[in-house]
Amino acid sequence: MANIREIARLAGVSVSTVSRVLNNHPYVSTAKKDAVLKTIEKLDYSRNINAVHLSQGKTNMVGVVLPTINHPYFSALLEGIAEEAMKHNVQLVLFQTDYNQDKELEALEQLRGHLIDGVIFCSRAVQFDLLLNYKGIGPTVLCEDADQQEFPSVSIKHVEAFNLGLDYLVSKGHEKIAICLGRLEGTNSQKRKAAYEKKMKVIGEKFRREWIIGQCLMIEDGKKVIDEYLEWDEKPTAFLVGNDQVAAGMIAEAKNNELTVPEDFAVISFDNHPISKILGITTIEIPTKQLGSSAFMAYIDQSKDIEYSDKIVLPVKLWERKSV
Amino acid sequence: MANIREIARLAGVSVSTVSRVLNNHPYVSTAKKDAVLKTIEKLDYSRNINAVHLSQGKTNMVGVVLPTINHPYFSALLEGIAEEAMKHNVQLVLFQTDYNQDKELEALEQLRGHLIDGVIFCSRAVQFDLLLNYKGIGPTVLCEDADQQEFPSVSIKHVEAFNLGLDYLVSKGHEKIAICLGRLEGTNSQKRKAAYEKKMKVIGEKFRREWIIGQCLMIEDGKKVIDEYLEWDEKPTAFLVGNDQVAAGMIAEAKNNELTVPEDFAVISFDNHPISKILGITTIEIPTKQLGSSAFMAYIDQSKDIEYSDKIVLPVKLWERKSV
DNA sequence: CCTTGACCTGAAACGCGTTTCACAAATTAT
DNA sequence: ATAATTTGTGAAACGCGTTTCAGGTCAAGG
Repeated sequence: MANIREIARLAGVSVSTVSRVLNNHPYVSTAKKDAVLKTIEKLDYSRNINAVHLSQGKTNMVGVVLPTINHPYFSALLEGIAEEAMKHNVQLVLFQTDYNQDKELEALEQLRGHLIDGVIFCSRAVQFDLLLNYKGIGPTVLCEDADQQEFPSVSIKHVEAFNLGLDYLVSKGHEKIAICLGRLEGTNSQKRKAAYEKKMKVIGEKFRREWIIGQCLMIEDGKKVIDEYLEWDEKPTAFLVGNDQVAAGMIAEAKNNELTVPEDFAVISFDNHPISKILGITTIEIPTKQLGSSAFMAYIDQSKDIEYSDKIVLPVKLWERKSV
Repeated sequence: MANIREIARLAGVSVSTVSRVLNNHPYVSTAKKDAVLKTIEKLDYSRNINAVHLSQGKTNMVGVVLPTINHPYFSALLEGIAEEAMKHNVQLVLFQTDYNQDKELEALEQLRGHLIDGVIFCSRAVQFDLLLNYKGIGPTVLCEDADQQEFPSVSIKHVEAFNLGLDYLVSKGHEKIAICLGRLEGTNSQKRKAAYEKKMKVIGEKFRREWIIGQCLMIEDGKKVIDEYLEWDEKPTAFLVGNDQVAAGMIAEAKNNELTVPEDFAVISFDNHPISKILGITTIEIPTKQLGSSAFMAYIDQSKDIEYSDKIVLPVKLWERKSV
C-alpha cells in the first residue's frame, strides 16, 4: 500500500506537505493541497495508524479492565465509559480478566508499552501495591470506593449505602437480617461485612457468620441463596442483597418453594436496574452508567494533569417498592 | 524511555541481538542473553508496542462493532468473542455505534489504517454494498443470517426459528398471533415479517399490520407493548416476542393490569437468557455466547486463509415453560 | 583434511507519519 | 520605503522494533 512518500513524489511535493494536508494544517497552498488530495484519492491511500501512534507517542485508546462483560452492572458501566469515550474520540480496548490478576496487570503492561494511553479499572482483584508500581506511567482510574489518594477514583460510598439498606430494614422492623455479597475477598465485601457486623451489634442482634452468603453475582445465584435459606434452622426475616440480579433470582426461587416476598422474608438489593422495577424489588440505586462516564471524565482530567487525583462520589437513592 | 538501541549499546551487543532476546529467538549465546536481560532490567525497559505493530504490519487486535453493550444479547455475544479472543491472545477494540452507519464504517476505516487486523460485526445498519468496498482489506465476520457469500457469517437461521415459534403457538391452538420485533429496518426483522405474513396466510388468518410492534429491545419496551395491546379492539391470544427481555417486561406489565399469562395471552420469546428461566417464559434458545466464540473462530479462520467464507449456523432449541 | 550444517552476530534496510528547523516569499505595519 | 509578520515549503531527524543478508565460528560427518 502506498505511503506518504509515494504520495509526495507523485504529487510533486514534500512529505511534510502531505502530512500537513492530512492533518489540516494551515499554511498549505490550495494548489498543492488539491494535488495531494487528488493523489491520495487516486492511490486510494489511507494513513497507517500505527505509524501515527508511534510518531505521536500516544494512541487515543484507553484500556478498560473488568472481570466480565456479561453482567448488567459491568455492561452498564462499560456503556457509560464507551459513550463518554466516543464523545472524546477515544477508542476502548477491552481486558476481560475474570479477576485473573495477571490479566489485570497485563493492561498496565500494555500501558507501559504505549498500546493504550490510560487504564480504567472497573473492578480488580490485584493488590493495590502492585498497581502503585505503575503509577505515573499514564492516567489510571479506579472504580472503587477508594481509601487511597494515589489514583483518581469513582464510586458510591459503599459502607454508607450498605448501612442505608440495613437501617431501612431495621426501620421496617427487621432484626434478623442476612446478607448476600459478591466476591468475599473484594474490598467492598470486606467493608460491607464489617458494617454488617457492627450494625448487628448496635441493634443488639447476634452476628451469624452463616448469614453472610458470598459469590452472589448473577440471577442463578439467587437459587443457591434460597437453597441455603431452606436449610437454616433459624431463619432471617430479611435479606440485604448485593445486586438486583440475585434478588430477582431469589424471589423467583422463593416462589418455586411456596414462599412469598415480603411475607416470608423481605429483600432489598442494589442497582435499580430494570429487572428490579418490573419485579417490584425495593432497591438502592447505583448510578452505574454515570459511574462509567465519570470514570472516563476522571481519565480525561488526569490526562490533562497527571497530578489530578480526585475521589468522585456519586449519590445513591432508595427505591421503595414491594419486596420489603 | 529507553529504547532497544540504548539497551544494545549498554549491553555491548547489536540491536538485532536485543530483538532476538526480546522475541526468544534461538541462536543467542547465554552470555549475551544475560547481558541484555540484565540491562533491560536495569533500565526498566519495556517494548514500544506501536513500533512492533508498525514493524509487523499487524496489531493482534480486532474491532468489534455493536450497537450497544448494555443489553444481555450483545453483552453475551461480546463475552463469547472476548473469551475466545483471550485464548488466541488477541485484544478487542470496541466500536459502540448505536447503529450509526458512519461509526460502523469507522471500524472498517481503522482496519484499512492497520489499527486492527479484522472486524467482527455483531449487528449492523450499514448497507451491504458499502461493506463490500472493504472486502479483502482484512478478515471481516458478520453475525447475521447472511444471504451473501462474501464474508463469513455466524448466526442461527432466523426465519426457521421464527417459524418454529409460530408453529408452536399454532400447535397450542393460537391463531391470533401478534409479534414484537426489534429494529424494523433490520434484515432480520424484514425476514421475520415476511415469515409472519406467510404463516398467517397458511393458517387462514388475517394479516394485521398493527400486530407487528417494532422497537422492542429492552425490558422497558414490554410496557409499551402492553399499552398498545390494551388499546386494541381485537386482541391477539399470543405474542411471539423477539427477545426475553421484552417478554419479561410484558409479563410484568400484564400483571400490573390484572392480566395473567398465559390465560389472557400467551408469550414465547427468543434467547433463553436467565431471566426467562426465572420467570418461566417459554423461549427459543439462541446460543448467544457460542455465536460470539464462533464468530471469533471464523475471524481466525479467515485470517489464515483470506478466501475462507463459511456460513456457520448454530442450532436453536425450544424451552417449554409456563408462558404459553 | 575437507565439507556441511548448525550456531551466533551485527549492519543496514524497512515499516511510515510527524515535527522541527531553516529559509524564501508575500503581506501588513510603521 | 523599511521593518516586521504571516504564509508556504522542503530536508532531515525522530519515534522504535523487526527482519534480511552476509559473514564468521565450530563441531560433526566423510
